[in-house]
Amino acid sequence: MNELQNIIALLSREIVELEESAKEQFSFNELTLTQMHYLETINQQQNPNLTELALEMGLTKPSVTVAIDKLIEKEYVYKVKSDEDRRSMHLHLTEKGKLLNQMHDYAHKLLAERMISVFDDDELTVLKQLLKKYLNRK
Amino acid sequence: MNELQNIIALLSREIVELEESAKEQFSFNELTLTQMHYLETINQQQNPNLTELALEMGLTKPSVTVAIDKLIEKEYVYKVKSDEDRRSMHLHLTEKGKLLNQMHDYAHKLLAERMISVFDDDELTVLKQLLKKYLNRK
DNA sequence: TTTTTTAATTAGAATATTCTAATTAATTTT
DNA sequence: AAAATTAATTAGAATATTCTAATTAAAAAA
Repeated sequence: MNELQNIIALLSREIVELEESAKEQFSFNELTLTQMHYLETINQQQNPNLTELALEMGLTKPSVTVAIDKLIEKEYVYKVKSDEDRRSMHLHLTEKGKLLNQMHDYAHKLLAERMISVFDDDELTVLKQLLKKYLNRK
Repeated sequence: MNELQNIIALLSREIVELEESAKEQFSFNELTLTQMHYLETINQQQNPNLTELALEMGLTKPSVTVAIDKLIEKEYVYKVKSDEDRRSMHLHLTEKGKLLNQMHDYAHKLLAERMISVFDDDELTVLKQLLKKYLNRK
């Protein structure tokens, strides 16, 4: 197999494991995998309305309404009626819901610390340069 | 924020996106998120028995029995009675189930190709060296 | 301004996911 | 060998997840 691809596979696995252990650190155990998926999508979409969320997740609007009601009940999400269109409800994460981002940050911080402990300053500089070049491509 | 941590966050997001688009390429749409999670865990655990899978996933054995029965029905998984302990059933992915790995491979291959298109040979060599050093630490 | 469309919700049903309690069958301990 | 333990399953119930169809309310089109 392509060596680079193999390296990526190992790194990818490590990231997934760190994310999973971060999930345990934070109190997201009370949520199902599906509910986590709703939170992740709301987070990525930046306050979508219900129709946008349903479209993005490939589900019907009634399904999303019901699922969101549960997340509102659990205080991870709240709705805000749009001013431009009073029919539309925008979805926001509560402070509790925003812990999702702190959870991700924690996983990334752990990986960063591991790298810092493995590399010397020059190596870190080179690694950062290369990865930045990659991320800023196009 | 720590620059390295930020780079990791962006890279992590890219990997997640590539994995998600790979999932669409392969025919894993007929599975729920939860069912995918079962397959992923069986894959990681390398043919666990039912008790091991239940323990790893933090679920009860009856729950896992029922869930696995559905995945067997859909032909993603099969059971093999252990020779050492005839009570124990080891779980294996079928060929169809193993597409899961090809799906991951596909995502990793896409990322590798993107990197190859961004970096020249020297940069690739350095990047691979650094990441290998990281992965072989400890 | 009446009609049509659109965003969200409610109602009700089907399937999925999980649990506890009880059962079956094989292994281990006494 | 009998008793206790263990792996898996079955039965039955509770909750979660999703759908279609119908409803409400607001916006857009005629």
